[in-house]
Amino acid sequence: MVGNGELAAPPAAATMMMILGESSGEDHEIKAPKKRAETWAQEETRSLIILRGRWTGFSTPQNEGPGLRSVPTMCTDKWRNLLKEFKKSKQQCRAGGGGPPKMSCYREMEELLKERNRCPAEDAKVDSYLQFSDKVLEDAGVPYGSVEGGEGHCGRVIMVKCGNFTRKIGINGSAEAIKDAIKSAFGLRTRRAFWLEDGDAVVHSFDREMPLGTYTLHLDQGLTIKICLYEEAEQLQVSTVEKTLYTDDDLRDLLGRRGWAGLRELGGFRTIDNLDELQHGAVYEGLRLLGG
DNA sequence: ATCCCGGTTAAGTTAC
DNA sequence: GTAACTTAACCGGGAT
Repeated sequence: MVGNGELAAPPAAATMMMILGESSGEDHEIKAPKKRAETWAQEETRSLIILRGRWTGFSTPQNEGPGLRSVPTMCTDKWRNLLKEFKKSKQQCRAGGGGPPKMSCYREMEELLKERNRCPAEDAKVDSYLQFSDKVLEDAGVPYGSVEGGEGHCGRVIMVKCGNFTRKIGINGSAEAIKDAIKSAFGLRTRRAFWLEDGDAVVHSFDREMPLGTYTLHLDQGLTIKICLYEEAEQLQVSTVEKTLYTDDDLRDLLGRRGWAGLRELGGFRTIDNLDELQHGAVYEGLRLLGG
């Protein structure tokens, strides 16, 4: 479920919890050969930048034993390497590199560093293991004490509650960036929709101008239907499965996997191939593709 | 003792 | 096949 209170949605590469020296046979070498984890995908790196140091519960590496790297360690290392890369890119730019920085998440890093520079005290509270100093900012060429947008404080932050867990979410970016931050903070991996409601049950759009305060995160419960499965040759019903769908893509995935053109309500005639026409709790059967 | 940071090593990938 | 490049992982020195 969402928001287990621990590290939310570590990048896939980090999630591997890379086990060094893993082998099928007997191998009791003390020091396993260095084995790299998967390279972080750009999206994962972006998530890390967005999350920065919000995982306060993982301020110290855990679950590290011989041949084991913890997610915090991997994230910390990745963050350090990102800072190094950023500084290098910045220096190259200043040295007259000409073109745009080649670092993939250069803009995100720059914005984050600027934002943090505005709010060192706040960062110190939420950021217990992914730290960086003013020296980094200076070296990186980020003007100290610059304030954008006339907000005059540490950036706009809202509280988002989901179950027993609450996360601080910065809302200085675009609507997409705010959504990404919420997804990362609560580990939302699926495509299911979500929205924020304030104390008066008013649904708010994701907006940097949204009122500050505490919001409750609501997740789309999806549309649950029952599907009758038939034995191919005899057309005998063999089982009924329950499926929860959140988006038309989910429905298309289901149809594609089964080789169906659409769904038909039991006893009905209409072919359905989009989510809006499905009824919660209704029973459907799959319609095979012609020639399939 | 611990943390931070720059530098280095080496696994993995890409280009030729 | 291998040279060049990228980047995760590691190391060690300095600051506190």
